[in-house]
Parts: sequence; C-alpha cells; structure tokens
Amino acid sequence: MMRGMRTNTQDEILNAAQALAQQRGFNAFSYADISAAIGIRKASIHYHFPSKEDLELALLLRYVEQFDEALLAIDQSADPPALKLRRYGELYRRTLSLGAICLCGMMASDIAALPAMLRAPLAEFFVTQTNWLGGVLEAGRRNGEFVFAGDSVLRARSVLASLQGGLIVARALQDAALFDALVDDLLAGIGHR
Amino acid sequence: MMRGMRTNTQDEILNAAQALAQQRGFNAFSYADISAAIGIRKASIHYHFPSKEDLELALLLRYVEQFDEALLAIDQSADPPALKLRRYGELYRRTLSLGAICLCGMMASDIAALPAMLRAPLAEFFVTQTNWLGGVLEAGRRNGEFVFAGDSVLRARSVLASLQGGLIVARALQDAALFDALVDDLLAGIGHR
DNA sequence: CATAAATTACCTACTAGATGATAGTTTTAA
DNA sequence: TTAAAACTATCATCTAGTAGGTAATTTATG
Repeated sequence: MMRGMRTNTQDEILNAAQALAQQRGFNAFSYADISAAIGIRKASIHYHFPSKEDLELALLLRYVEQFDEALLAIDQSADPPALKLRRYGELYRRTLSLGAICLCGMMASDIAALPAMLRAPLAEFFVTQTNWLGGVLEAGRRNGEFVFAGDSVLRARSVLASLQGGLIVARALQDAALFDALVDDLLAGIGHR
Repeated sequence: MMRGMRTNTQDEILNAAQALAQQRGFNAFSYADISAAIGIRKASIHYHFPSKEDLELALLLRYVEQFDEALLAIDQSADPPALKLRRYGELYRRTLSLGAICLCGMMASDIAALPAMLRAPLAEFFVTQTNWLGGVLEAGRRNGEFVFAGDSVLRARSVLASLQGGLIVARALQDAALFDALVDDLLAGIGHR
C-alpha cells in the first residue's frame, strides 16, 4: 500500500472515531467502541493506528484535509459571497444533524488533554478558517453585499466564533433550528440594512 | 452536616474537579487526579461523591448557582446595559485566564457522554443566560445604548454563542487577546453607529 | 506459468496499569 | 461517646497496548 494513502479499513476506523469524537469527545470512547462499531478486533485497529495518539493525529489531519476541500469547492463556485458564507455555515450545520459538533471545536475544548503534537495543526485549522472567511467577507464588502466597519480578519474570527458557539448552544438546547436562526442573524448582521 | 450545605472538603474536591473538567473535559481525568490535586485519598472522594456521576451533577449545580449569583450581582448594580454586558463577558474571560472554558460549554460539547440527568439543568443554564442577556439587550435598546433589529432573544442567543465560541477560538489559538477583541467587536456591533 | 517468499491484514491471547467503586477500620471532630 | 471524615486494602472491569499466529494477497524467481 503506497505511502500516505489510506486503506478502506483505515477510513472506516477514522469514520467511526470521528463520529464518537464529535459526539462525546476523544477521551470518552475507546478502541473497544470502534471495534464494536465496525466489526474488527481491537488488535486490528492497533495494527493500523499503533497508539490512540496516532489515531487522533490521523483524524485531525484527515478532517483538515476534508475541510480544505470543502472550502476549495465553495471558492471555485461562482456563488456570491453571501451564498458562500451560507454554504460555509452549512458545513457546521451538517455536523449538528449528526448529533455532533466540529471535530476541531471539540479538540479545542479539550485542548489541555490534547497531545502536544496536535496543537499546531489544530491552531492552523482555525487560522485557515479565519483567513478564508476574511477573504469572503472582503469580497462581499467590495461588491456591496456586506457592510461592516473595521478589520475583516476580526470580523471573520467573530463569525467563526459564532458558528462554533452556535453548535454548542444548539447542542445544549437540543434544537438545530436555533443554529439556523443564528446563521440567519449572522448574515443579516453584515448584510445591507 | 446540614442537608444541602457543602463542607470545605467538598468545595475543594469540586474546585479541583471543575478546573480539570474545564481544561480537559470531564472524561479526561479521574478521582486519582483530584486526589493528587488536593491531597486526600480516592476513597475519601468517594465518601463525599459516591459515583463520578454524583460528582458531575454536583459540579454542574454548583456552577449554575455561582453563575446565577454573578448575574444577580451584575443586575443589582447601577451599571448601564453596555457595562453589564461587558461585565458578563468578563465572566467568560476569567475562565480563559485559567486555561479553561465555560463548564457548561464543555458539558454541552461532550453532551453525548453526559449522564441523562444532567441534560435538563444544562439546558436550563443556557435558557437562563439567554433570558438574562435578552433582558440586558432590551434595556439597552430602550435607553438608546443598543441598536439592533428584531427579536432580543435571538440576539441574546447570538451573543451567548459568540462568547462560548470565542473561548474555543481563543483556546485553539492560545491567545486570550482574541477573545477581548471579539467582545469589543460584539459590543461595537450592537452599539450606536 | 508454477511455485516460493514476502507482505498485509487480520486474528487470539495476554499484559500492565488505571479506573470507579466498596468494605471495614482508624482517626478526628463535635 | 458518637458521628463524621478520613484511611487501608481490595476488587472487578476497562483500557491501551503487545506478541505471536494465520490466511490471503502480492511479489519475486526459476
């Protein structure tokens, strides 16, 4: 199997681990739970990911890769900035539908328990989101779709915080419609008055 | 010891548990960690909190009680709404200074691993915050300090989401100043233009 | 093309340590 | 003296992880 490529089993393991991690946190499940979910033995999971830290790192890198692809897909569309922003919000909304939150949001919550080697790629995820959002906000401001004062990076970070926090609030209140209303409010807040 | 009153040892246990829970999540520490932190044996912790679920419930109820007291203190001051809001943001900022996030935000992140009996009081925390913030926002709108369209409950929920998410983003990027900037932006966004 | 060797991907069995919890005892405080 | 609060000792279960084995697949060789 070529270096760097993942096998189907590895993706199954990562899918199961991601669901568990996004729903209950990375320290609230074990290899036994993954074994039960996908039907291979614990030792087989160790064969693919020798330590739980290996698994967690692989999970983060895959998530970042998938998120980057999603950003690229939005970028490459001819959608206007407001629609791009809404599609971006949809990425978060989708995790809510799975009874979960953003994997990186979860890892950031538990950061004191995160292996040191994951902190840099995790921080980079948030930098990437901020920069991407900043670009969308600037493009919207230029074409008149968005109106906001000040630094677009600051505003981008606020948008990102709102989305991450919106998942938490909607999760606590067990009502995804709250997240939808929040996204509408977010867009209304920077749209034309 | 009178029913419902906590002993000093119980508060020490809860203080240690709260710090650990807010830093790394409730499932990433054990009674052994609390024992190491406060210098009594695991069995003594069990004496006060027979199960870890008992501990988690006591933790949540105490946190809610302390937060309610903080809201009451802000309410009873003669501060104008904008200052009340800033003081409210300070409550979150303080947890960041401790290398932690809001206990309820953390519990909401990990909600799939939360004992069922905690879900109602957790949801209630978020309802209480939303209602309180809604009241402050309405008062500000009435006295001209705040300008925002639409439902104050919706805006309150957005503010709450921003604060919770701001902790996450600042945590991931290991920079509390980002949270400060976000709060300033939040206030600027509803203040007079 | 057939066979042997190497590799992969799983398995069983097992381990050491940690964890949440309990029972009985001792010490401390009231 | 009694009750509370700590303790020691112990337990069952779980967890992350390892070693060695096996079957299937792939690669190398004659």
